[in-house]
Amino acid sequence: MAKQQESTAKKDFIREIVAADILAGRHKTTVTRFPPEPNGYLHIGHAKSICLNFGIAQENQDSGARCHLRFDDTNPAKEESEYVEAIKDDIRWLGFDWKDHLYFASDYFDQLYNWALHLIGEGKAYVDDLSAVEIREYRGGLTEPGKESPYRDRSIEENLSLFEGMKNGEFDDGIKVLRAKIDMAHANLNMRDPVLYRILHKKHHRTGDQWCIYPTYDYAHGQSDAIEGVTHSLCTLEFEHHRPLYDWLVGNLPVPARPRQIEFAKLRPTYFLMSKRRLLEMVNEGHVDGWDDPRMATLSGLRRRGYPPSAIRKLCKTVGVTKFNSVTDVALLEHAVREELNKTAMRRMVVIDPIKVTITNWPGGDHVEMMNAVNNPEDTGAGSREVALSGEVFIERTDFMEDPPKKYFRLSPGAEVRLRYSYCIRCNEVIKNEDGKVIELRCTYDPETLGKNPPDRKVRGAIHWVSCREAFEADVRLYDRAFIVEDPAAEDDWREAINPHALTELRGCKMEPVLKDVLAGECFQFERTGYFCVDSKHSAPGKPLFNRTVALRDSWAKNQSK
RNA sequence: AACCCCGUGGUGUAAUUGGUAACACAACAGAUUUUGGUUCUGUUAUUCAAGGUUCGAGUCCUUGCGGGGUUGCCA
Repeated sequence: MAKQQESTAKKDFIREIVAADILAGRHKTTVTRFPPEPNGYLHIGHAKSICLNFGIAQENQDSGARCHLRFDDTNPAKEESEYVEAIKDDIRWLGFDWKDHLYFASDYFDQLYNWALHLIGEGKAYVDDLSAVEIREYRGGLTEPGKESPYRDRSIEENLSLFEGMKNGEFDDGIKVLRAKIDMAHANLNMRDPVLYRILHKKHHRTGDQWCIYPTYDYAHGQSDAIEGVTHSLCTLEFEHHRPLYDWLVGNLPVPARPRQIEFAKLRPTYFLMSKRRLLEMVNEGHVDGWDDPRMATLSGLRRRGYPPSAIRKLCKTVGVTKFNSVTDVALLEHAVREELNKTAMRRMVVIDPIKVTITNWPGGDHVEMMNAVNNPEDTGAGSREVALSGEVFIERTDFMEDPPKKYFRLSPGAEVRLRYSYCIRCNEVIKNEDGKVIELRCTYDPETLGKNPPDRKVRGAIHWVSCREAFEADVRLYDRAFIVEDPAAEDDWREAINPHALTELRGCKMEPVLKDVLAGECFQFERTGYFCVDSKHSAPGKPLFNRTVALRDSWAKNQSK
């Protein structure tokens, strides 16, 4: 059933192309790839590409489809192996598996080099002595054609020997490059004799000092796809102008297959900074607590924040795949997160900012009653638990108002409210300190209201509470969106758009004692407050730190702020 | 005033490929509720513009307008 729905589901334009190719028998099987550069952490934008590439492979596994994980490690100046493992972890966490199809572009350096020789032999590539600035000048502009390099017509033999010299380390960085010989007047700047190889005397994270020339992205990518038998090479819109070059290269080289590049629009959620460079700045300048800070758009940050991978997959499904340069409202993400967590998170009572309530007619100071609390109303299999109630409890400061507005259902002098899963209480007396701050409420409870409503009156509010004596204290971090503007990248300085309230640290919040023994990463709903997850970085056994993933919808607060 | 891509409610996506413009989110209103949560019901609101082809156009054609991308030895 589910499978049928999957297959009859609306296909995006890429899946339509894949389906048509399968129908036409154009390839033996479908092969996609996810090609991260190991120079940083994956972020939510990458999730879209991961879901697309691995998703297509999954959906077509009956016909042998697969998705490769290939690290695009052609620039040793920026890449490090520490990122490789982090990227793998993130992909697995998102729920995808490359099986034994793990590759590196650097695996193909020999083949790529030989193909460069082939291009030179065909008179389709040459060694250029122009400097980087000269190459730029010669390239021309958007409206002017370029000029041919004076080195463009070197003989094949000279090119061959020069290129070998480059490989053998006879030249310093930047002295020479290998260029394709295409057309300096082409309307597409990428076709004006693009650079294929540059000299870089840098240690590579996998090949060490074996090479001092490295292929550019343009030269490496399509050929790597061809080597692996990739049929559909899916990338983002900014590579559109590179497609003619991609096609030129696989068309002019004796590659074993003809992959096809198709571009789609990136995922751009509001209130997030997405570029690797900016993310790096946030970390290096100390605006956040590392790459996995819960305010970051990185997958590791979202994970630490408590966003379930299924919610991220759901978001990717919702936004679809098109060529339209869209902006995705974070509300879509937050909705997906709440939807998932509502179904799965255990409910617990936690008082973030307490006021003490003394129940004056409670029978005896030591008297304790165990209240039965449902673990998750959305999941009957989740069972229930016992929560201790005594004569002294904490309630939320925001659940009491001395002078309440109309339709305030919580506690106020003379008013009655239900302690969730327990009795109704009425507030008789408000005790303040000399500053006028409320420090205690003296209430009476109605013993006839356990599990039933009083027959003669309506008690509309139900508030959460924690028994003072049984309370377990732990710290909580309230996270909010990291920026105050929808598109921080559009600001002159994104730093000025940082949300100063994106993190509120609270100490010693009052919790149900069962919250003492929890596992890193576990998610809960603190009733009436929000979804929280156990921080994986700063928690210790018996001493958890809770991160707020997302607040519960709050139509009362929304109404009040109007 | 170059070239390429893209324009469907506030946001994102769909429309059996030329046949009544729909779904999700958001917003708003109401119902239910021992979470002001969840759930349920309803409301507002859409084909960038102008021409053309056609019995019929979101879909095809032309022009215009708007948005994005492109001048790395980054990917």
